[in-house]
Amino acid sequence: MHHLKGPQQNHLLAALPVDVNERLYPHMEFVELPLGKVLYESGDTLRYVYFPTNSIVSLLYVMESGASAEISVVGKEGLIGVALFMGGDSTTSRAIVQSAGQAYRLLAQRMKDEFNRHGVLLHTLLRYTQALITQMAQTAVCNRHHSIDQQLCRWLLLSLDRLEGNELVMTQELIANMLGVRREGVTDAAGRLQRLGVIEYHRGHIQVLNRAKLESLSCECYAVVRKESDRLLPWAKNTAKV
Amino acid sequence: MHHLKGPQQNHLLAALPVDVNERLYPHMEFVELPLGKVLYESGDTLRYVYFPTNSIVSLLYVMESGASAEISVVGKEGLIGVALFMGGDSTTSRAIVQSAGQAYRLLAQRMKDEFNRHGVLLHTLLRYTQALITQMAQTAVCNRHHSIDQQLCRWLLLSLDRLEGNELVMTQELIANMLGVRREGVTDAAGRLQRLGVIEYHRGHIQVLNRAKLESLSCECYAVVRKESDRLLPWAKNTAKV
DNA sequence: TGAAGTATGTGCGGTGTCGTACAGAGAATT
DNA sequence: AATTCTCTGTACGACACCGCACATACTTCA
Repeated sequence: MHHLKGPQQNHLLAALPVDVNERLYPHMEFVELPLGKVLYESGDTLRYVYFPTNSIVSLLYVMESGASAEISVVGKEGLIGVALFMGGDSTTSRAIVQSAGQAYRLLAQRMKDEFNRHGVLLHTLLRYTQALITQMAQTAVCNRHHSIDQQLCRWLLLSLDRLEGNELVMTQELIANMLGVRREGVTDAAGRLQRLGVIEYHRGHIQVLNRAKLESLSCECYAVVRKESDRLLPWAKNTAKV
Repeated sequence: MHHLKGPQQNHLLAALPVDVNERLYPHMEFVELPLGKVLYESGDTLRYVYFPTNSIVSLLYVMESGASAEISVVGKEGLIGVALFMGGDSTTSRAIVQSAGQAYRLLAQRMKDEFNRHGVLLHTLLRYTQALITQMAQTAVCNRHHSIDQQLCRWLLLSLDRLEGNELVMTQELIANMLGVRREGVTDAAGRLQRLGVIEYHRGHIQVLNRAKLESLSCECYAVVRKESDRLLPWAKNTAKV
């Protein structure tokens, strides 16, 4: 009974046509998810994808300090383990049961088999998408926990990785819009970085003089995003500059 | 010359095999991206996917108040317009050029053609992934701009949408971990909601008494996520309760 | 019944960011 | 050369949230 009607309680599974259902359902396993259970840890290779029915799972990022921030919530509308079909096999977040209940799960390999017939373009784009998702998640974490000074460092580094030289053409006003803070806050932070000899700026032009120092002043968020991008997009390793 | 070597400056395109290149490159268009140019607005149907070479594009969410927060940055490692192959055709964010430069673009329909041979499972999962991405992006925005009170409302609503009744089994300590704030902050906020008659709680059990009021006290983030989920996952419309 | 553990309430000083206002200095325009 | 505009620097009170300490009340279990 579970194997026919049960999985349909998950809206995602219910939306699939019968032929897909017939391929997948025989391999689905019914599981109880107790409160607090960790489905996967940051960095773990995913062993299953989970389709919740009446349970809720949180995706959260745990910082080096131990502080954490929820990135998103998943219930019967979705699944846990997008990294699997994205092609990354793991994420930088932890999945933890927020509300006890039931779910169905599918072995990782089964899921991957469904995708492996598809083309290279698909897989390439999906891997990139996962890198993008990591960046978004880390932005959320950073907004919650880090100072403007740290966020400015992160932001400068992310931009630098995408440019040729060491100069950014960007006013403090615009940076403030990006970070979602006051322009004056950026002025303060940038002033401090300049006094430390890390950057030098003048009316919309920012030169990075000491990239190593900039990295050390940044929060962990830059390194997390960078490392994950290098992992997921090995063909695009942005060589560090200076 | 541009049509053969140029696009390869984008790492994503460079990573694709020759047969895909041969299909795509003839349709690629070289474009200049001046600083501040808006590639698409929130809600716009995407007309192109952009592959930056030496330009940088920011994805940012603009709030009703006009305040904004950058969700992520895209350069030559990626592309602008993941919503297109995700199946959503539009996003809740704006894409704006952060650093002037060049890019190659491809008509939306060309991109979709590449994917339309693939199965329903794929499309379903990708649409869900886009909904998840929206939630992450909104979490980032919310962390930047809204009070604990507002965030608690958003969080309660997101959880409620995934449960049957009106009761949440959840301590304030755990909610604090999810939101990335102090437990005392949640106690204060929850106390205020209780005094307003919106919720009632007792040692790990939270009853929502007035959902409409809860929605009005929440920031726009809940509605944005909810609306976008309904749009992307029409099969999963979580009927509002109470 | 008593003790230990868990969940919530409250107070207080510290600090990071905000909102606002205004000043100065370089660039662009006339 | 004078004016206007843009970008950056500085100051100050307000406030939200933090870290910490401790009190209270309910629950569990010996």
